[in-house]
Amino acid sequence: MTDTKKRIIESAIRIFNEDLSAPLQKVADNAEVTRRTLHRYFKDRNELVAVCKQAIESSCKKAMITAIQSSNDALVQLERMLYAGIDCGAKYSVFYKQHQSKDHKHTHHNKNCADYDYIYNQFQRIIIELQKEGKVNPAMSPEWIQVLHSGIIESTINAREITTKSFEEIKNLAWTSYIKAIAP
Amino acid sequence: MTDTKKRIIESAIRIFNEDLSAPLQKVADNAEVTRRTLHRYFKDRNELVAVCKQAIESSCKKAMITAIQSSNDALVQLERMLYAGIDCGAKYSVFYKQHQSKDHKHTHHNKNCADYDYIYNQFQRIIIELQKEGKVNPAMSPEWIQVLHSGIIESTINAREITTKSFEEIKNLAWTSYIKAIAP
DNA sequence: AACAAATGTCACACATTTGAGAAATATTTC
DNA sequence: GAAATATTTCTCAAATGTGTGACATTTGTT
Repeated sequence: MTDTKKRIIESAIRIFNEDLSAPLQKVADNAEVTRRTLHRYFKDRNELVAVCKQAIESSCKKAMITAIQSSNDALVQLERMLYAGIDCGAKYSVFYKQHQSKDHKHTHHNKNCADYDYIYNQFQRIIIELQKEGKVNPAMSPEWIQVLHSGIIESTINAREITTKSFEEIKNLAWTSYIKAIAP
Repeated sequence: MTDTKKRIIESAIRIFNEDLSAPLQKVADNAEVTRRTLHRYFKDRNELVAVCKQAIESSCKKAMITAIQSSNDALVQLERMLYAGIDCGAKYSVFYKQHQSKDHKHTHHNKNCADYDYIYNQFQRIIIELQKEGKVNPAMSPEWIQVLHSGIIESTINAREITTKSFEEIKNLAWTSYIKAIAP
């Protein structure tokens, strides 16, 4: 993939994330290309949106799966999944919403959904394991912990924009808050 | 204010919240009126957006200030501020973002900003007081706790859409998680 | 039933956005 | 530095969105 194409996709994700109907001119401006160039890479708006979704899908999935497979210790896995989500930034919330939204037809046949299910199941397994080990409050359902997880990620991304703290510091705050929130 | 006007504003907040450039037809559809009716109540798009912002401002502000003034106990104040945010739903995040965003020119002369400052200062005061009382981790800055606060609110709103739990149950989960996250 | 107010239908002018062709210009590659 | 490739500029037509006037229909009130 060319550099320009990547830049356009990154810009599109940024722009569409906060305004799905934003004019393509805005995306082009952000990517520092002309609208004409944008149209040479993408047949039309729909194609661009689809490519963005796919890009989000694959980059988040990759980061999440890497996090899960990086350790056998459930606590470490959870921590790395949090950091992976934070590193994906705005993409993570889109990714998460894509599979949660009501109009999304979820099916295991779809490769994307199958991968999402894998990640989701692993997340559940991690939580249940930590509950057994007495490290996570058994009164909290994995469902709640999952929405909390994504809420903490959003907080961290917001914090990054408004505070003067270093990224590492904020990440640590995030993990500390999270693990204490779900502790027994 | 007529019922129709209110309904249009509510719909506009919902729609614009996730897509600021959405066509007015979408807002009209959501409010179950024709675009013509929408235009009878609002001169143009700008006016509708402005009214939405104002509606968000005043309803969130009111809820927050009520929460603060409902008790003298800092812990109770914090808890009620959380619930107030949750009850405001999607409006809360818009309200919060409105005053955080970079292009927002914040000035104390603006009545809205002055009220926001009041709420923000009260929040800070509450946190510092709780830190003195040993109920909140002194290593966590009020800034971080504030982004966490809004993250928990977002989580709760998401949780409401996907779980079968009652609203009260989710709110309790939210408060439990929150207070434990920031405990010393 | 008569009436007023609110809403809907249709038509229209106008503005913005979209997508693409053709030629000029810039950039990379050999 | 010539050829190949990528990008910009300018142009334009089609599609979509916006705001409004004239009039029909519905709804609620007396």
